[in-house]
Amino acid sequence: MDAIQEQTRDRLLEAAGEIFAEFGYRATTVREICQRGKANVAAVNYYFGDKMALYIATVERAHCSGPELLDVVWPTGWTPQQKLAVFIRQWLEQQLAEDRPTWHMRLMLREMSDPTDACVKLVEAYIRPMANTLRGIIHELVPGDLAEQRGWMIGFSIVSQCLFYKVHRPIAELLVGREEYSQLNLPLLADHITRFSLAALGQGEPLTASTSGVERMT
Amino acid sequence: MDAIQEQTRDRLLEAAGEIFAEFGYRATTVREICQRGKANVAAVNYYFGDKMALYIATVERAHCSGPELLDVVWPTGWTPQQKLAVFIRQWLEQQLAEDRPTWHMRLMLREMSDPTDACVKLVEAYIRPMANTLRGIIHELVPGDLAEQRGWMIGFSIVSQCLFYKVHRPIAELLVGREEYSQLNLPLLADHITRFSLAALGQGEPLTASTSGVERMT
DNA sequence: CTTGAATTAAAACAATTGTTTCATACACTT
DNA sequence: AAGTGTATGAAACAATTGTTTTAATTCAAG
Repeated sequence: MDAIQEQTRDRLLEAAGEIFAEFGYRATTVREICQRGKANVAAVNYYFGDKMALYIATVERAHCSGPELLDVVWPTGWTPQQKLAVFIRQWLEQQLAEDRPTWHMRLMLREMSDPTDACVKLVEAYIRPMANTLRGIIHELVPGDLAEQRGWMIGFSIVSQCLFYKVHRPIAELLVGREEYSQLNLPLLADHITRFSLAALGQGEPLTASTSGVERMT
Repeated sequence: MDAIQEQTRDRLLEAAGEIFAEFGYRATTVREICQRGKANVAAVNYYFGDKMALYIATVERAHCSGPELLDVVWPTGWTPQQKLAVFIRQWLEQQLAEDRPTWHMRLMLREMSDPTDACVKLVEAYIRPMANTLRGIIHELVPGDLAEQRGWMIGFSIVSQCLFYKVHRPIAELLVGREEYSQLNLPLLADHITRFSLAALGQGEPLTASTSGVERMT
């Protein structure tokens, strides 16, 4: 039956995703994947051909179960400020989710800083839609000519802040100290990044206005 | 003489730095290092013991020839706005320098997102001083209580923007398009990040004030 | 029950890895 | 010039890598 063949194929795919996301392509062995996937060493080549094909399949699977930021249709009446707040918060939630299949985002981030052959596909299917969503928000936030001139840089300024807490988490934790870093929870980070970015664009009070905006957001 | 033994040792160290920085620890082979360093395969173990010791030595060498942002003594009379502008620009310059031994920064960044045993040393000797410099600037820019509460996050918001253009350059280039991305040169980026961050902190005009600040800076 | 294709398992494959061994070449001291 | 200790070179080491081969097993259809 298909139920059984698909079973080990899926187990392999899931195991590969976790390990690839954690150690990267070259640092993971097919033996380790097969061990976690409870399959024989030959299973990888049987189902996928070779290791790289398995990796590509893993990346594709990762952005198939993609996030909700891809093609957002915003409720009518929302201000761009609200949209940006939701965008940032959802990005962070997906990035910092501890419990769920967290390896999707990890694998994507790894591909983003150390691209392989799967990179181009990933950009078109996953990243560009998200970029378009963000660019739409930015177009609402700032005058048209500025958005044309600096739209990309403004977008990068926003997402880079989000990416930081996942990509450079080890260093940030070492720098701040473990217990103090643990206080930088998701709502606090989302609030900070949102207000920092809005203030930079002249929308919203600058950070010096010491409203402890966390409670305001949640 | 020492001149000769030190010679191949240094050649090895330099070659290792370049390759480690480009491909990471596990993905680089000692044979490749020795080939570029024009030494025998046994040279690595002869001079350093094993591969990991060579890697550690490489990281230490990287942050020995560290940047000028470590312990800055600012000229008297400088405003914190000026200091931040210089800080950001120097960071970007060191990051995006094409010609010079660019692998120092690359190796550091790699260690920052994929830490190995050398990570702790790197943070204390290299990153923490830079963080302190930035935190000093932030303390001048914003009120004391806010700097205490959100000092780390503000700092992360600033450096994350700088890091982005190095760490995620491949994706950014794919997203923007090669020719358009090439227009994002160093002065433009430095200007944008500086004004974005200053505006976020209520110091300086927000980005919507469409002064094409590039010429103003250079 | 038999047949036959699909899946799994075990073993071996060649290639590459980090590391070690040992012989040679070299430089410097006596 | 002989001897000594260091640096280099070529070869081989054992271990691990991705991949292939071949046999055993499974399981539904005839």
